[in-house]
Amino acid sequence: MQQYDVKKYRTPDGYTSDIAVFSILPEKREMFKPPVMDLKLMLIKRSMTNSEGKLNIEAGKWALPGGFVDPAETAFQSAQRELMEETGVENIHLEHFGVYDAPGRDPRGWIISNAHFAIVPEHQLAKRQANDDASEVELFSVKEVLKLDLAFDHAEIIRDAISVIRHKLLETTAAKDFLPSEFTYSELQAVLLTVTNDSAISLDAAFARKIKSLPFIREITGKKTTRTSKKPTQLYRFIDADVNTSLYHSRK
Amino acid sequence: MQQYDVKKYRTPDGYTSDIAVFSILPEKREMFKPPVMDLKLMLIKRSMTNSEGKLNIEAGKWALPGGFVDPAETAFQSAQRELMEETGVENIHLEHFGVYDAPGRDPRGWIISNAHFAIVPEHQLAKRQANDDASEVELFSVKEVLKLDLAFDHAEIIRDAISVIRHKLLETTAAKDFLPSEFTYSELQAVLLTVTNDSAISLDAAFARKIKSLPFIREITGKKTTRTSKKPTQLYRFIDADVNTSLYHSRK
DNA sequence: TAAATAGTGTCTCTTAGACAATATTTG
DNA sequence: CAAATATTGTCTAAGAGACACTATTTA
Repeated sequence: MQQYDVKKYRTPDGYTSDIAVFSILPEKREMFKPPVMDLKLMLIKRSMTNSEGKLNIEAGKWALPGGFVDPAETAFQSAQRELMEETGVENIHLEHFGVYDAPGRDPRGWIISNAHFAIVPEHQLAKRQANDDASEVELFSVKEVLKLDLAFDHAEIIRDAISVIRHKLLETTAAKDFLPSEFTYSELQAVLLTVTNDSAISLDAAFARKIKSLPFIREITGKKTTRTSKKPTQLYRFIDADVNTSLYHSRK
Repeated sequence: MQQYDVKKYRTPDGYTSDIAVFSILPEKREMFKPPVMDLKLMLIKRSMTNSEGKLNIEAGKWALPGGFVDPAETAFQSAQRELMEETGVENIHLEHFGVYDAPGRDPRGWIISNAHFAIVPEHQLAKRQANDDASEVELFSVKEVLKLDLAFDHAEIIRDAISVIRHKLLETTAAKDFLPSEFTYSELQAVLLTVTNDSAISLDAAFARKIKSLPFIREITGKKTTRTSKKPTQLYRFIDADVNTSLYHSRK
């Protein structure tokens, strides 16, 4: 880095952002029933031909949405912009999780991709169906998605993305972003059960009691709903609170 | 991404790796005393002139070690290589923690940097002093390092790196990489006290008891040392064990 | 009133944290 | 023996997990 001369170094052929857009949808939702949820990933199908009518690269395969970064923006801003263009949503939880730069990962040359994940709650997703243009877009269950024929190294990126979101759901308050601002214990439970089946979470009595002691969740005093059961259920909301995640401390 | 034409997109002018090399050194070490540790960051001083004798860019400023990524390697591999070249150490805990690509961050053009941190234990660092070539290399306490005149956007990268390592020390078993393979409770405690002053860690009796119940640390039965006290002290080692870091579970 | 989900009572066991007291060395 | 660090004893309070039981509503 001391002696820099542009000609000395080969430069990349492209700089891109990819986005793993996650949503959690109810597998079924009935009156007076707590939901059963499923974690979904949004993919697009690459068109067969490009704008010049030639066969497109990786045509017909499923891929993460994304695109080239503009020199006037960061990869993160590019991901925000592309997420907006693709799904019409803004102010969404978006996070960088990896760099994909293995030589040969893209047949077009030395192309570096920054991978991000986004959390789009169900109700924001309705908007997408409206904004949806010609390109084929579909939500796949994370249990199925890796069986698809995926473009480039997106199988690897998606595997990493799923692993990251599983951890984030349990180790941070990211579940917040899958839920409405006011939610019941069984709705939070349903979100968490997409990534764990531990008894502390799956046993209703245990979890209903635990939610009251979580430092980052507060009961909305006196406010109840009957959307998950005939008996009115207490509503909760996430609050900003710093959480102690140290391995060497007890949980407070 | 559908319609790709090389001429359509501007490409980056450079792709680099930077490395924040951390070590923890004893502030003082005496016979029969537990150590008092301090977290240090290794920086290099940029030379005044480049290989052609012209004034170097950001000359004379302190900077993270790093350099340009070769098209045949990943940024991570580049960081490994540069860490080896700079410090002579291999098989070190090295981790990617951020992408720095803000427009204008480097006056030479559109240059993207992947930031990594490395943990080099004290005894490996001795090797460095041997391998050390002409370039000026120094270790700075993280308490002081941000007061220096730093090159490029390295102040921002370093701020992030310090925050990341503080979290990693408490939220993962990264403390392992700062310690010899066999260590006493007070040695682990000294490492942790560089980033926290919570009573659960600073109180000797509490911590000496806690270390026995940590699922990722095991007592080395019957093995003791007198390097930290006159009374022989039990030795421990880290073991591979998966740790439950879920916010919704109790610690086991 | 039956059915379904929400929520409480209660028991047992474990653990954290505080701090006092004891143990084991060296010089 | 004094000094210093390591370690155990002991008390208190809180919390987890299990599971039985109660509460509240709709159809």
